[in-house]
This record gives sequence, C-alpha cells and structure tokens, in this order.
Amino acid sequence: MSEQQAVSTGNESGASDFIHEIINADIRRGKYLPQQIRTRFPPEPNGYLHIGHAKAICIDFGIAAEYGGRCNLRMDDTNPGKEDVEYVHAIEEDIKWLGYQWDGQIKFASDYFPQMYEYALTMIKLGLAYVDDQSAEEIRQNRGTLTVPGQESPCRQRSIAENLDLFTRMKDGHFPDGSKVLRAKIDMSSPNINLRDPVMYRILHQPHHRTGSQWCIYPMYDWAHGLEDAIEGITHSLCTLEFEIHRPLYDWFLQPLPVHRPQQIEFSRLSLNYTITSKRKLLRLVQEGHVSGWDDPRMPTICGLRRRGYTPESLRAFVSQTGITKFTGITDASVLENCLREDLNRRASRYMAVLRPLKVCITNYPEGQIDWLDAVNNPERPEDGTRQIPFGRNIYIDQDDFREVPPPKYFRLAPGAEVRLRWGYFITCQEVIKDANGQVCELRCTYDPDTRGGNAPDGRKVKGTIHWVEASHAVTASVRLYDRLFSKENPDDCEEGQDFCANLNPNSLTVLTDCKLEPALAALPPETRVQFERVGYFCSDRYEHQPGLPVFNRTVSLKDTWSKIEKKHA
RNA sequence: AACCCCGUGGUGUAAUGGCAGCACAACUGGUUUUGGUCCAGUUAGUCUAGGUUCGAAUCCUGGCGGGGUUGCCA
Repeated sequence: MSEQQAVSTGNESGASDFIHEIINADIRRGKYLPQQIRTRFPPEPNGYLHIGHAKAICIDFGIAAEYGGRCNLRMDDTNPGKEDVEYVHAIEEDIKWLGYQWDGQIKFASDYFPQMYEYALTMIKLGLAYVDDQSAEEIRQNRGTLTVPGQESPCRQRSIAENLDLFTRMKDGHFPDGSKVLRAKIDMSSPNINLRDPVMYRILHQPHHRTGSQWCIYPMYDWAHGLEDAIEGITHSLCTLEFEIHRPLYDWFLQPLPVHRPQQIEFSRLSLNYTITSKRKLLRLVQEGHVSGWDDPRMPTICGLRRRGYTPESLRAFVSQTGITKFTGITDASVLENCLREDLNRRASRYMAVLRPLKVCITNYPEGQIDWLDAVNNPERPEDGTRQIPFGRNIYIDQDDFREVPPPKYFRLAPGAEVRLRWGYFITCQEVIKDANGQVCELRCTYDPDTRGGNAPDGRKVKGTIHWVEASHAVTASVRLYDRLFSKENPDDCEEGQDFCANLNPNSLTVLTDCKLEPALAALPPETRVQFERVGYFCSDRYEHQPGLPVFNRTVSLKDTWSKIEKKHA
C-alpha cells in the first residue's frame, strides 16, 4: 500500500462499513483532507444519556478521531419547554467518562438562533417559505395521510412582502402561541410526508434555559439541524435510521442557502434485549419510583451503568463489536456482559467476601491465634502482587458452599467432606450444628496444619476450593445484587391495557446487609471495581460506600457452570 | 398495492463478482488452588422464485418478511 493511500484514508481500524466508505471516497476524490473530517454528537438536553447514545458517541467521536478530524458536542436545545441545564451537565460528564473530548467549547443550537432567523428571512425572500395562519389541527388535517395527498394552505400564496412582515411580527411577539407558523413551501402531494410544507418555526412564549425570553419563536428540528451542522462546518452528519426519510428535507433546506453542505448518513440504533432505551419510558421509571433515579445501577443510562460498575472500555468494546449497519436488530445482553467480564477479568483485583455467612469453627485451631496468609491479587496480572489475609479459629463461609446432603458432582463442603480454603488450609467438616428451627447455623471442622497455602505434602488432592473470611477481622457490609430490570426479552411485549411496567422484574434488586468482607475491601475508595472470588464482579458504590460501612454493587456475576450442572441433575 | 430503508447460524456482524469467516450463546472435552480464566472441539447460516455470469450472499426483476415515516418533538 502506498503512503498516499495510508494517509488518504486515515482509517486505523480498517472498518469497511458504509460510513467509512463514504468518508474514504470523499477523501479519495479530494473533497476533504482526512484532518478536515468533522462530526458532531447532538443530544437534546431533555434526559440522561443511555447505552444507545453510547453507540452514537463512539461512532461520532471515534470516526472523527480515526481520521485525525474533530467532533463537536452540541446541545440541540430548540424546544425550551422540555430542556434543562441539569441535563447539559449530566451529558458532559457522561461523555467525558466514556473517554471522549469534544472539540473546543461545547456548542448550543440556541447560539445560532439569530443566524437561523436571518436564513429564514432569506428563504421567505426566495419564495421558499410562508407564514401560515392555520391551526395545528388544520395543518394536520390538510397534511393528508400516507395514501392521500395533502391540501395546500390558503396562506400558501401570500406575497413575499406580507410573509416578511408577518414573520417579523411573529418574532416580535405580536401573536399568541399556535396562531401562526412559518412553513417551507415544498410539495403538499409529496409521497414523503416530511416534504409536505414542513413547519420551520412555531411561536412559543416560553423562556429558554440559555436565551431567556429573548425569543418567542423557536425553530423546528428539520430546519434547525442542517443549519447547525452547516454553521459548524460538519462534514458528515451521522444519525440514526429514523432520520433517513428526513434527509431529502435536510438537503432541501440547505440547497438554496449560501452555506456549507454536510452529508447526513444514517445508521441503525442499538437495541438490547431485556432493556428499554426510550427517554420517555426511562423518565417514567424514575418518576414512578420503579428505580431510585437516573443512575440506579439497573438503568441502561450511562450513569447507571457506571454506578453498576461497568467500565468505559467495556462499553466502547461492546459498541465496536455490534458494528455499524442499517439493520435494525436486537443485540443479546450477554454480548455486553461478555465485554465487561473480559475487561474486568483482566483488571479487577480479587478479594474474598462472604455474602450469606455461615459460621465455621476450626476446632483444632488455637483460640485467639491469627495466621496471615499470602493471597495473589490478580492471577491475570502477577505484577499486581499479593496481600495478606488473616486466618483464625472462627471463619465465615457462604451458606451455598455447604450442603448437608450434597447433590451429585458437588465438590464443596458436606459432612465428612474435605475442601480447600482459598489461600489457606484444607478443612474437613466434622459436625453440623442446627438452631431451634432445624436450620444449619454452624459447622465444626478440623484443619490440616500441613496444608497451609493450599497444598498437601502427602500429595492428596481436594476437588473443591471455597472462599471464606476470618470472623474477628471481618467487616460487615451491605451488598446489592442486581438482576435484569425486565423479565421479558422485549419489555414492550405485554397484555392489552398494560404497558412495559407490567414486565418489570420484581427480583431485580436484592439487598444483603450482613455480608462479611476481608478487611482490605473496606479500605477501598468509592467506585473501585473488584472481583469477589468465585462470586462475581462488584463495585464500591459511588455515593454510599464508606470505609466503616462498605456498600458494594454487583456488576455482573461470574459465569456459573455449577448452576447448569445442578439443573441438569435436578 | 403509499413512500423510504433493511433481510447471512439462536443473536450480532464479516466476506464489495472468486474457499461463507468472526464474536456471543449453546453443547463436548482438557487445564486449573476461583465450578472463574485459558485451551481444543461440536452443532448451526446467505428469506424466496427467476435472470445476468465461467462463477452470485454480492448485480437485475418479482414475491415474501422486518423496520421507519402521517408532532407546531428531536
């Protein structure tokens, strides 16, 4: 490959999707230099970003970076009634956390209102826009339907002078909300309904979170968006598939104006099974208290995934794996989990934690004596070193690691059985103690002093290794176990008269308050991702975790081969 | 019988007229001081009918199926 070719594409990943093809072609024929490629991520600040936005962010920022170009962050704040600065800040934080940095200052569509207004006057002067007095209802009626053409407005033939006068007075606040709109004069019988004289401006006597009461007319998406892109010199305006049918309008608005002309390219949205990614529905979950907030660890929002313990790297890997296409498929959530486990397996330090404690007394171990054992922090990264963990006469193990009547293939503790304590000794269960209700409440075991560190000098093997925590040093913690928020693959699949809330998984959250942690875990700062050995990946809560009162969220469990074996034999 | 877009294993995605490959999932087996990781393997796919071509997942035509579009939302 010649150097010129390598430079001309600048495509490091070698991706060959249709977006890269278009950009590569533009570069090849000299339309742009690679470093001139400019994209934008244009959220409306009316909600929190979710996993679907993460895809758009990775594509918008990622592609610009590949070519050595730039990507803008632009708030598409053209509808004052729905938008708020709260969302602006949250969006900025989420994008940075994902690992991206926008070019220069954050941009706001509202900053372009004056220029958009001037261009609207130009459109009127060109005879391409007119003021319509019809009500919203009349406009809707006259738009026709998918199969019948629309009717032209009685106002369509107004003179340019009259349109100019009316539009100026619209801007100056002479008319009440809804009394007039500015419309593009295109084609009321177009098979593409977007072209049936779409509204460009509506009257809204509402304060805007940035421009205050400066404006009482606000531009509609189709009119505004292409101009925003043009003003910023966007070369490739990447968006999702539902805007595909708007592209003729995007081009139509820009064509007569003396502006740069970006190219809109559409790709399919990301959908995940067992998940909703609709801002409206997400908002309902928050408002109706089905979750604790936008950043509830069960939410598919970026801040929710973050609090759950997802890494930015795993999210980016996931987006990269699902690819860029025009096919509207549903990705299995296990792909996301796999990306996470792959990342965390590499990075997360291992610790021992007992979630549902069962007391074990090592009867032949001296009272009051503590033995500090060496434990490897991360077998995937020997350079992470080792730490010391206390061992003593009284320890906790997980209730699930003991069965009074062990099922087939059960390798853990049972009456008379010997297991290895991770990093510790072999122990053998000698006695089972039950409470008044007949529940197992304590085990009395013996240990083999010769097996310190986990190996028997006589070469005998034990099949099972279980985790444990020494009782006198254990720190009691709260641990939240999360499961999928919805019990149906498609949460919208519900009975007549019901909605997605009927499919909420009642067991999506389990809070355990008597978990026993090895001491090192309690000393960790908030938002630290770790593995509880044999259990799963956990993250100290971003807001509630304290050294004296640890709070961990389960990010994802470890793959559980045993549960499959157990089911098979059941 | 509107218009636009899209159809490749169960799921997501490569192959740009030349050996249908990858990942996830599922299932075997091996390794293992995490029933994790890792390694090896198995199952399984071009919606359909024609056409063009030496050769079609790829190009053309029809059918079928899916998604989007009838806000003064974005």
